[in-house]
Amino acid sequence: MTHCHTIITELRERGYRITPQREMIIHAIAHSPHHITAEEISDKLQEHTNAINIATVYRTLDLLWQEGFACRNDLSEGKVVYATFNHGPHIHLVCRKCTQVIDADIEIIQPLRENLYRHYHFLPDLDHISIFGICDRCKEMVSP
Amino acid sequence: MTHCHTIITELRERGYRITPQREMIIHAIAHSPHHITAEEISDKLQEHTNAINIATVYRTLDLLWQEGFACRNDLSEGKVVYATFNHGPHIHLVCRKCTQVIDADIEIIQPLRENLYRHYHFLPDLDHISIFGICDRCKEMVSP
DNA sequence: GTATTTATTGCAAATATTCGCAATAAATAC
DNA sequence: GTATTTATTGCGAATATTTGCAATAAATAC
Repeated sequence: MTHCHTIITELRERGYRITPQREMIIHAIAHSPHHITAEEISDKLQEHTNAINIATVYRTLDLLWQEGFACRNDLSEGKVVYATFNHGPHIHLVCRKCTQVIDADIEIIQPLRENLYRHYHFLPDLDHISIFGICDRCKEMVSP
Repeated sequence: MTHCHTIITELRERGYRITPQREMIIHAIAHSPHHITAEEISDKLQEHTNAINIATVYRTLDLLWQEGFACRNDLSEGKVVYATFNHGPHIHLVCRKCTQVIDADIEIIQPLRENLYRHYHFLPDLDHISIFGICDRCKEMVSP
């Protein structure tokens, strides 16, 4: 069973209706090799079929995020990017000076995951989290 | 010396020009008891003086964030909120189902800070970070 | 298969945020 | 103090995202 079908089946079980629009959007995001914007999904679908309204794309991406099937990241590019958890988890370290993105190993954040659950009974979405800050190079330039 | 003046002096030292607009915006955010949106700052300033353009507010907030004087948080309220580091640091645990925000102790994230610096020479902005996830109550409702 | 219920879509309008560019004004040198 | 330089502002337009509402269609019961 493909990743798409897992998501679709699970959504149906949770009481959501599966429309052709949702199927196409899920297919597009699940098969995208990179994080992708709502606009890019809309464009991609326009090639194959009659257009899906951009509001529907936003609403479906929000649904996937709310239900835990997609991550949603602000990488300081002026728009939000989405991805399913198809690809291996990792952390995005985003430099707020040069906007460079460093991918960090997920292991580094596992203790936080456990502690947030232990102390606050909170299940954090840490698998594709973005953390802003200052990278090595920009750090040098900041100090006078 | 007030928090405002520290920021203003430091900005000037870094080569930025201090305009009345910037002073007023810095005053507004530094004296706000809560996180605040660009719109709220704009409204607040409109009461006292002739209006400051909303684009200027956004640009100044971005500057404060870039220079490390303010944090910028998406708390899933449809708009971004800003704050200076006047108030004590803490973590926002934002439930993506019910949008409730739990404030967590900053201590819980200190080891991550050290590890990111040690392994990636990255100085993360963790003092007012938002982490999305599922709260205790919503977790119960998700499982069938 | 048809009828019923109500979640989902498309559309257009509202809101949030960014950007290009000419006019203004802060900092600097004199 | 005035002149010079150029960062910053205001404006209007562009872009990104959300929302209200009537029309459509998925799921369910028959």
